[in-house]
Amino acid sequence: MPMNTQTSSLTIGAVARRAGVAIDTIRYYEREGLLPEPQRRASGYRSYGEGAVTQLRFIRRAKDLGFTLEEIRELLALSADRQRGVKAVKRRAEKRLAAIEQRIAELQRVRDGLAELVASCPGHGKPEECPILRALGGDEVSA
Amino acid sequence: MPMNTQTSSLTIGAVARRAGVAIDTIRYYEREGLLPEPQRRASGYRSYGEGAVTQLRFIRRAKDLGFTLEEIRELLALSADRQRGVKAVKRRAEKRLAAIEQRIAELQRVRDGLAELVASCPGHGKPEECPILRALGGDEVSA
DNA sequence: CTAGACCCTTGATCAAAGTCAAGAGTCAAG
DNA sequence: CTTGACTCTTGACTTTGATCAAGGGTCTAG
Repeated sequence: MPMNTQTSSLTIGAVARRAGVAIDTIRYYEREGLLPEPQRRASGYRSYGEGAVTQLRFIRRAKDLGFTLEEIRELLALSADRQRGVKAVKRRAEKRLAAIEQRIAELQRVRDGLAELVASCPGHGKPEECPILRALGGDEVSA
Repeated sequence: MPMNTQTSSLTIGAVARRAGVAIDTIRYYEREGLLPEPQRRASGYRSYGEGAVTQLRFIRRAKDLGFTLEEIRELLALSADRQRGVKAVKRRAEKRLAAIEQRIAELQRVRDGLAELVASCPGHGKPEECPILRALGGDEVSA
């Protein structure tokens, strides 16, 4: 039972709505190489499959997490490695994974620091004794 | 034993070197309200204490973690709440903490997804069977 | 007291990541 | 077969987060 590789066929507007991004953004990503050039109809209209929606959602999520488009390009480049074999893909994915894990670790350190401050602050008393304020160096920043 | 509130007295250049940022960046942050206006010498030169270095390092770290300057301003605004009492500071810190935790959770989801892909990829075989490539929708992105 | 290293302000410029506008063609519902 | 919604390209504009340049004071080691 062969699957249909030829999924629906969406206009750029439909893709934009589904993925929750602006039409202009899609064309921008295409120019920047984050999205592959889609097929065109005879009229010149871009014609997308469902995969484009998926990929756009992925980009959006990654962006919200603070990845730059350049970093996202790296993530997506995984599939560009296909020519060089599955092994290359896996190696690259592992590298990206390590980078993400490091980022999580750093964020956790920030969180732990803040959490400790919150925990140790009584929530009342003189500002001079509030550990949160002390930690931010709010007092003697300039001198 | 009273501590000296009046710490050293650094020029903008010294602060920049210590914090690992450019001089222009410091002035920029000052304009944008991320750093308090420092004292001035008679000559007009800015004069900073050690706290400024700390705060700049904090900003730099936060920025590396993907926080925007606006978000960092929020973090720093904690100390602006001092007038409104320690309780307000704590409340705000708790809010920030929650936001950071959510971000970590999202990053973890990304990581888990990627980790699972890496784990399930045999590292050889046909590209069509590589789960990493499949997940990126590399095939039928456009159609 | 002067050269070289610093600092000042103002205003221009830059790169990233879009966003908008103009002018023209396309599509689909009535 | 027309009208309104959609799409095309090209190119200008915007915001954020800086960075640079010009023209001019300041500081300090020799």
